[in-house]
Amino acid sequence: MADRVRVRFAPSPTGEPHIGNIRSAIFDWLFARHNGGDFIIRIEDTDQARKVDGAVELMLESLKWLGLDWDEGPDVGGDYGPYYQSERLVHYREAARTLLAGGNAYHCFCSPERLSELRKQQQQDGSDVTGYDGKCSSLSEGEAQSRIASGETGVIRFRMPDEGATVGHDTIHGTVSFENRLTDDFVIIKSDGFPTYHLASVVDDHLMEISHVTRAIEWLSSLPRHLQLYKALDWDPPEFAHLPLVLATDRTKLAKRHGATSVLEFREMGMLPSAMLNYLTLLGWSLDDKTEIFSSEELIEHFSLERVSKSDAVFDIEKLNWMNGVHIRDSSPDDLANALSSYWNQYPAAEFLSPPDRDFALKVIPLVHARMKTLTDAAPLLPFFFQDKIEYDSEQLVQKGMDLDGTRVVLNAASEGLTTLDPFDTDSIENMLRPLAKDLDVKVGQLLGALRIATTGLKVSPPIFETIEALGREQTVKSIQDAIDRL
RNA sequence: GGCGCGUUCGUCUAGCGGCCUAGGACGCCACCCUUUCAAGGUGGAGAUCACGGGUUCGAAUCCCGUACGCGCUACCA
Repeated sequence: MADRVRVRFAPSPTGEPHIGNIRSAIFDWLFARHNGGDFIIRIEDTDQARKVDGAVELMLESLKWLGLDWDEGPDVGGDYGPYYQSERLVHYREAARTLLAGGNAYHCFCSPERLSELRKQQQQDGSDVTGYDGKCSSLSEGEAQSRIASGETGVIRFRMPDEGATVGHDTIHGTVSFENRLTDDFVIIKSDGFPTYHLASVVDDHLMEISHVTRAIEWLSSLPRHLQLYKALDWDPPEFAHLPLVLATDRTKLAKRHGATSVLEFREMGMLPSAMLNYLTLLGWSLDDKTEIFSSEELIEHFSLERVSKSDAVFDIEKLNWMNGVHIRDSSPDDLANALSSYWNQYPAAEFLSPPDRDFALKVIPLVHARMKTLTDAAPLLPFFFQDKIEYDSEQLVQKGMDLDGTRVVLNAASEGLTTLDPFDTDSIENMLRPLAKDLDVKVGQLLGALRIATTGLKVSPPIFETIEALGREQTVKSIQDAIDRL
């Protein structure tokens, strides 16, 4: 087997793509791309009962949004397909036959009732050995076949060694060792003919020539099973890396009740895919003691499994918000305009009559660029662009330390100045207005404050010179005249 | 119960025996900048490195134990 790096992301289609799963996918992808290897998606749908329609599509859409691409998978196919485990049953049966023939597996006809009775008994006894007791272990294959022929159904179990220890290696955790006597003869083929995760993943990882298996930490306890399976099948095991979990603030597993848990929800919240990728990667991985803003190219360049942390991490939306703001500020006006207009198109903002186009986005970016943490933050900063008549209480026009007449004078002067100003851009607006305040003997803040209310209706608005330019001469003067009328 | 994994500021983390009276970041506070708000800049509060024993001239770093958390102990993944 070539030592090409091939990693797989193997979600089971049981619901919405969870942040934790996605983070695993990100690590897989980064590792594959860093090593110039293959990134493969395989759907683990061996549990027919828990299957959810549409889950696969949602999963793929999430990955695509984040900018991950895959070389083989359910939608694109590949040389090692099919990529749905439910379509690979022949391979698992073949492996089971091999195991049966080699005496490494046996048929078991114990009823679920006996099994649960057994469990109960073991619990009562406080025995350290739990799990299946090996009752059917000595059944001969001939006997088993005749029971099957007579209509009995059962499962196939793997014969774990009773003695010694299984020692494995994990890239993140180092050497791990397990006593064999504590692991029971686990089921590899269920009575419905489907394989369990243990068999299916081992068979597929081998057949698909997966070089590195990365998966959540909860699988670490199953490592001895998998290692013994590889051994019995006479296959070389891949390298393993068990990843830490993503937790909620209360240190429990991130769940629906904690708020947003799927990437698509974060897209709706106005997160940039690059920020999401950056943040999720840093949740469990670090380069050094200071670098934390990475582009996806930089992540690929630096990522390594060795630097993944051993302990679970709490998902902190505050830090994500900050990081998203950084990515927004790092975006070019062009890229941001694309992001904003398509965001507004997909998730219409209440402030706008209809989704603004890209030109509008480009025009207002100077006003909002440094003021956003998420894409949702832009629209509330800009409602005045879509109001026929700017909305505000007229007494707000009168700034602190000013009176009605003074305000009128100031507004009139500004209106006149703006009517003839040429060119009508931020610099000349500023160069006209500042001296004007001085001439009128009012504070700059008083003049601009009055103009701010008149043109935007907001006490807190984007910078006023830029705003006036974006609004344009006509609308600005109209709003100021309207303000004078309302005084 | 047994087994496995984990444990550094509230949070994400750096640290792989002396550079640590523990560094960075988010958040928080203050100040500066300033047309409001942001952004930016500067500074501050915040961790007896879970606890207890060792080893060593020297330990956040190595070893042992304890506690706590999580996982496995399914014909779920």
